[in-house]
Amino acid sequence: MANSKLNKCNTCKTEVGCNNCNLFGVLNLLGNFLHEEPDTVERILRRRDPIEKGEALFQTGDTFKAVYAIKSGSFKTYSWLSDGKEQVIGFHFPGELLGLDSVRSPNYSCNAQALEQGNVCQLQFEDLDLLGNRLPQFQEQLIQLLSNQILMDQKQSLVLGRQRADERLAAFLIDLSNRFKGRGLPFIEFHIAMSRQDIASYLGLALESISRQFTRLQEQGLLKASGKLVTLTDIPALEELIRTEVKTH
Amino acid sequence: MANSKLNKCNTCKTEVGCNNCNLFGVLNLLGNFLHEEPDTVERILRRRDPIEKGEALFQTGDTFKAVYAIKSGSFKTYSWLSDGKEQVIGFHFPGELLGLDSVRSPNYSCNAQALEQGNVCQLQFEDLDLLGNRLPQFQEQLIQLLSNQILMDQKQSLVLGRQRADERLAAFLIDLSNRFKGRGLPFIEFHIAMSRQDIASYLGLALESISRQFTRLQEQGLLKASGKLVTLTDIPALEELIRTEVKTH
DNA sequence: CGCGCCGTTGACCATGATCAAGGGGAGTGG
DNA sequence: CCACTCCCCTTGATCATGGTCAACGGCGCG
Repeated sequence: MANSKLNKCNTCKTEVGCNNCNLFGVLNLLGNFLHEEPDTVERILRRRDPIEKGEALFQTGDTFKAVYAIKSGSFKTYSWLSDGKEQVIGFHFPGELLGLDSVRSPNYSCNAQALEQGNVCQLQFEDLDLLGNRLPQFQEQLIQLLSNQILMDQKQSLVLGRQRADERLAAFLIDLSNRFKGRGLPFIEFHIAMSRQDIASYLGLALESISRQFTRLQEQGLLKASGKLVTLTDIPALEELIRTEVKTH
Repeated sequence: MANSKLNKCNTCKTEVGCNNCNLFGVLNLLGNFLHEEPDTVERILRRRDPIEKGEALFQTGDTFKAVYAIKSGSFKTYSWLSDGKEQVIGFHFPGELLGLDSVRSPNYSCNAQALEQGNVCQLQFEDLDLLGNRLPQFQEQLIQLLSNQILMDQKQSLVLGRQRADERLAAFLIDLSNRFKGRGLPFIEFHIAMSRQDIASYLGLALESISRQFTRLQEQGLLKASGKLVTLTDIPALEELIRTEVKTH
């Protein structure tokens, strides 16, 4: 129990190194400029003070200034719906980027909020654009990142359009697990910082359904869930559950 | 009736001009090169022979070569699911681009099929990359297009996650109407080339549900649907139906 | 003219939303 | 240190939506 307290926040206590970050390529590029123009690089990329739980990194309508790379902690992005409820767009973990979908918009298109304390690096876009013409490779990387995002969003549409509640939750957990694995974070037993309500919104279900499905998957022996601590005890079975997959052919 | 036969295919008979096309910006850029290097431009952008109904423009796994701009006709993009069914990803109309989501992938990530006879322009990417370094503005436009695509995909996730069947169909039709309107095509009464099954797959519903909802919206006087000819008789009411909208704030 | 595909409609059923009640854990104040 | 409170989660009961199965009609094509 005391142990579980210590273990809390695999995403929060563990910090990913820069070589595990989606900005890595950009950083390499910037590295080339470090000797020539250290001030410019300094202006473009800087580490922010820790973000507290519940704090907003940016909000819908704020003028777009920067993309954030998450060093530690986890975040959710969401919009407000006209009925007053919030719609969760995504969850974001160490090594991943925030605000990418607002690149080339005047304003951020959603809100980004910390689900637990975390650290981020800020990639200032105003100043990056100054380098723009000298950084076609940077644009290239941006294109790569955006294009990955599109494929991920389309995958999410598939989940929302075709899968049943248990399949959605399984897909969600497997997705988390894979992303953690890719960054060298614990991917079998981990703490999820988001509430059931957040998961429900993200998966297009009611929060009660999320709760029930956690129970059911646990009964089937596929996972163990006690509050925010999740253990995937049978990953192959969970993957099997997500039958409606796209054929990569 | 003979009339209706003539009217068939608003998207097929009407051809959008180049200034109504998403490639317009690119074309302008290319224009600058026309005098200096006409051959290069020739290689990059060329018009293809008419695509017949049912014909595939590209298929999952084909090596990515080009993005297509639709001059006339309509297309669907889809993937094959592991259960053997097809999943429609989107519908595409004159002035819009096809294959954008595979930019920077080695292969196309989905299939693109003509829903009726159509014409396309082909933007050869291999050759464009030769201009790449001299065309940061082209990359800039690509970024803009990709970033729009992301916002559209996220909007679609919202539809699939939160809306009921009638709202989904209304959202679908309003979306079509708006896109037609933006290109100067008829947007109140128009022919839809896709089957009910295609719409169902796209909207994450059963085809019977699509049929029922068409009937129901017709009973409510919001539209008239006889087969593939659709008339939106009460657009404000259809828009009202899509209550679950994101607040742009 | 007949076949087949597409769309429509009806009946029934499964999934998940909604409403309602209750439990547990963390933080706060006495 | 304990009790209280609030929030989050769980569980149960009921109901609505939409999926599934089945039959049928119409249009186009061979």
